[in-house]
Amino acid sequence: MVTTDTAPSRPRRADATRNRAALVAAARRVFERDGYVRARITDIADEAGVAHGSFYSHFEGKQEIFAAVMAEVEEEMLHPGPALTAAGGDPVAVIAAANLAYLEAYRRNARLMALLEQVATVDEDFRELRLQRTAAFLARNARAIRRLQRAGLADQELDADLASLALSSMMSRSAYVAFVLGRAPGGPGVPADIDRLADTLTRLWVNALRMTE
Amino acid sequence: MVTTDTAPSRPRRADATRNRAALVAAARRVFERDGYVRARITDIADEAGVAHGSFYSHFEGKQEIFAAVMAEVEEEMLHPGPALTAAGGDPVAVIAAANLAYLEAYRRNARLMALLEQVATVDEDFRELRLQRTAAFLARNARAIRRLQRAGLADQELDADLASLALSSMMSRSAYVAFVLGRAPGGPGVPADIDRLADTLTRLWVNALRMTE
Amino acid sequence: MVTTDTAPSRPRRADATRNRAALVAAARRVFERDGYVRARITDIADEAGVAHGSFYSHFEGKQEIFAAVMAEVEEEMLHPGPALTAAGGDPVAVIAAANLAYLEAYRRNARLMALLEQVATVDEDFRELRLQRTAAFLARNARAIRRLQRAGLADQELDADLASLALSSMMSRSAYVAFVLGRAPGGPGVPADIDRLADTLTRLWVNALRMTE
Amino acid sequence: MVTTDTAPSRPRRADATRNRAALVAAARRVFERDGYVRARITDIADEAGVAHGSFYSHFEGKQEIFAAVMAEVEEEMLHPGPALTAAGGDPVAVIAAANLAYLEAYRRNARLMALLEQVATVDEDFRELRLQRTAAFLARNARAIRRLQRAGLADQELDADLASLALSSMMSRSAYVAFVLGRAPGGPGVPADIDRLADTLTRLWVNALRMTE
DNA sequence: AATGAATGAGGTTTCATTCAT
DNA sequence: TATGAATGAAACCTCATTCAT
Repeated sequence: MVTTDTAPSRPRRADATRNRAALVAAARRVFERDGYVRARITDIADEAGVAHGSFYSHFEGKQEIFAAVMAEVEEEMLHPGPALTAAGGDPVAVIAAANLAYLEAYRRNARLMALLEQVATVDEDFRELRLQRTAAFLARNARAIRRLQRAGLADQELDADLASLALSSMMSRSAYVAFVLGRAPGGPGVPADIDRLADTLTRLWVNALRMTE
Repeated sequence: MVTTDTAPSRPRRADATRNRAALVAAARRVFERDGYVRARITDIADEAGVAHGSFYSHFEGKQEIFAAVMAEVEEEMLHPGPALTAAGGDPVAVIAAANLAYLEAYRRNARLMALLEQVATVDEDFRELRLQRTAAFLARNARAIRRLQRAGLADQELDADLASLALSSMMSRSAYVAFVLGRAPGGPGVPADIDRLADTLTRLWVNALRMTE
Repeated sequence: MVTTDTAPSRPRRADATRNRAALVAAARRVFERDGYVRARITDIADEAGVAHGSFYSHFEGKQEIFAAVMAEVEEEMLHPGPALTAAGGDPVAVIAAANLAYLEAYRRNARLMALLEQVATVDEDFRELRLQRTAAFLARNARAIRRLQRAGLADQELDADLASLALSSMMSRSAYVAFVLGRAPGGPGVPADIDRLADTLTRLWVNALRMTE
Repeated sequence: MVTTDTAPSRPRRADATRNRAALVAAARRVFERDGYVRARITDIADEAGVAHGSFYSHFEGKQEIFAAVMAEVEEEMLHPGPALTAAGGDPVAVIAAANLAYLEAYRRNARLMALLEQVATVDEDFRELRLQRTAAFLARNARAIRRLQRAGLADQELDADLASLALSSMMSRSAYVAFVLGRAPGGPGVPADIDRLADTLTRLWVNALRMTE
C-alpha cells in the first residue's frame, strides 16, 4: 500500500495531530466507561497518555471533546450500508432494509447513543443538538408516510406527522431498550436476535400503516 | 431530670415530620428546576428553609431523597382514573382509554419522568429500578397482546414479546418527545392536542395488531 | 480580670467568630510577608489553622479579606492621638502636631500602607478606594490652606488646590520613602529619627505657605 | 567546521533583531494595557506576532523584557530638553525649568512610571533599581540645596537631606497623582494645565527654601 | 533562531458530609 | 433532632517554560 507518509507537511504538526486523535479516542473510551457526568478531563488525558495541559491545546472543555467524539459517531451512524439502496421498488423491502440498517447502526454505537441521551439531559447545547436530530428524523419519516398515503399505499386516516412521531419513537426507543438496557427484560434475549426484532418492527410498520391492503 | 417517655417524646416529632416534608417538597422543586445532576443538597436544604445538617437526619444523600420524591410521583402515575375500567367489553375502547390515561399521567409528571430518565443514566440503582418498571410495563402489554392473539383478535404472526417491546416503546417515547422535548418538532403542536395524539397512537396500535379484521 | 466569657451567646457562633478573626489576622501576616499578589488563599488558611474551605465561609476571595484587613488598619490610621487637639490656637503648632501624628500613624502601618499602594496598582476596586482617600486628604488640606489665606497667614498667590496637591504629596511620599523604602537612601537614617523628619516637614510647610511673615 | 566569524554569522541576525524589537514594542503595549502582574508572556508574544518559544530566545522572562522596556523609557526621561541649560544664572529660573522639564517627561511616560512603581512593589530586583534612582534623585537635590545654603540663598536651618527627601517627594508624587491618578481629585483638572502646576511647585520650592529673602 | 505544541506544577473554588453545641 | 460552621477531597484550568523539528 502506498501512503503519503513521506510528505513532511509542517514540523511539529505530527505530534499535534497524534495527540488530538489520542484524546478523542481516549475520551470515547472514558465516556463509554464512566458516562459523561463522571468522566474527568484528568482521566481522559491520562488515558491518552498526554499531559493535562495538552488537553486544553485542543479542546475548551468536556463539552467540546464530547462533540468531537459524537462527530465521529455521526459518520458511523450515517453509513447505512449497501442494503438500503439495493431494496429496489418494493416499499416494504425498503422499510425492512432501513429498519435493519438502523438497528445495526444503533447496536454498533449503543453506548454512545445512550451517552448522547444522558448528555442531552444535562447540557443545554446538546439538548438542542439532539432535538434537531430528532426533528430531522421525524420529518424524514413523515415525508415517507405522506408519499405512501398519496400513492394509496398507507392508511389515509392517519395524521402523517403524528404517525411519524409514534413510529419513529417506536424505532429509537426499541433500539434503546434492546441494546442499551441490555436485553428486553422479561422477554427473549433481544440483542442476540437483531433480525427477529427488525422483522417484528417492520411488520408493525407495515401493519400500522395498513400497507398490506 | 427524669421525664415520662410516653408523652414528651413526640413534641420534637412535629419538627421532624415538618422538616422531612419540607425537604421532599423542596427537592422536587429543585430537581425539576436544575435536574438531578446539578441539584445540590445545599440548595434543597435552603429551599426547604432547613439547616444543611438537618438534611442528613432524614436522608442519606441525594439518591435517597430522590427516591422519596419518586415515591410520591409513583402514586400519581398509578392512578389511571376510572375511564379504564369503565371501558367495558370493547378491546379497542380499552386500548384507547389506557393510552389516553397514560398520556395524561405522563403529561402531568413530564418533568419528573424526564428526571427519572436522567437519573437512570447516571445512577446504577435507579437504572435497576427503571429497568424493572419497564419490564413490568412490557410484560403487562405482552400479556394483553397474547390474550388478543388467543382470542383471534390480533395478528398471530407477531412475536408478542417483541411487539410489546415495540409498542410500549412507541407509547413511552412518543410521550417523552411530545411532553418533554416540548413539542413534536417539525410537526403540529402536539402537547396542545393530547387527544389527537392519543387517537393516532390508538389507531396505530389497532392497525399494528390487525385488530380490525 | 473579669470577662464576659460566660455569656453563651449562640451555639457554634463562637467558632465562627474565632475563625474569622484568625483568618483576618493570618491574612495580615501573610500579606505583609508576601505582598498581595503572591499571597495565596491556601497560605492564609494554613496560617490561620483553618481548613481551606472555611475561608470561603467568611470571604469571597482574596479581595474581600484584604478589604477586611484594611478596615482594621483604617481605624488605627484614624486615631490621631491627643496631641492634635491640644495644639491650641497656634496654627504652626497645629500643623506640627498633625504632621507628627501622620508620620507616627504611617510608621505604625507602613507595611500595609505600602500594600494598599500595591493593591491599588493591581485591583480596580482598590484603585478607586485609594483615589477617594487621596481626594479626601487633598480636600481637607486645601480647605486648611484657604483658611490660612483668608486669615492673611498664607501666601495669597498660591492656588490652594494645587498647593494642597503638592504639600499633601510631600507628606505621603516622604513617609513612604522613609518608612517603606526603609531609610532615606544616601541620607541620614530617617526612620530612626521621626521627630527630625517631622520638624523639617513642618518647617517646609510653614515656609512654603509663607506663614512666618 | 570552522567558519569565519565575521561575515556569515549575520544573515539570521535580521530575523532576530526584528523579533526582539517587536517583542519589546509589544511588551510595552501589553504592560501599559494590563500592568506588569497581569501581563502574560503569551500575550506579549501574540501581540508581537511571534511564536511563544521565540520569546525565550531573547529574554529569560517577564522581568528581563520589562527591564528592556524601561531602558527605552530611561532615555526619554533623561533628555531634559535644552531649556534647563539655557536658564542662565538665575537659580529660581533653573528650578522652574527643571520642574517643568520633570513634569513634562513624567507626563509623557506616565503609564510606564506607574508601571515601574507597581513592579517595584512586586519584584525585589526592581525595588532595588527604583531605590537607587530615588537615591540619586535625592542626592542631586540635596547637593543643590546645600549649594544654595552655602550661597546664602536658602534657609540655613533646614537639614538639606531631609529637605531634599521632602521636596523630591513633593515633585514625584504630585506628578504621579496628577498624571497617573488622572486628575487631582477634588481640584482643578491638573493634567490639562501642566504650566500652572509647574508654577505652583516652583513657588513652593522657592518659598520652602526661603530663596526670596 | 523560529516555531508552536507539550508539559505539569500550582492555586482556586465547590460542596457533600461531619460534628459540637 | 436542629443548627450551621468546619472540613477537606476533588477537579478544573492557566500559563511559564521546555524542546523536537
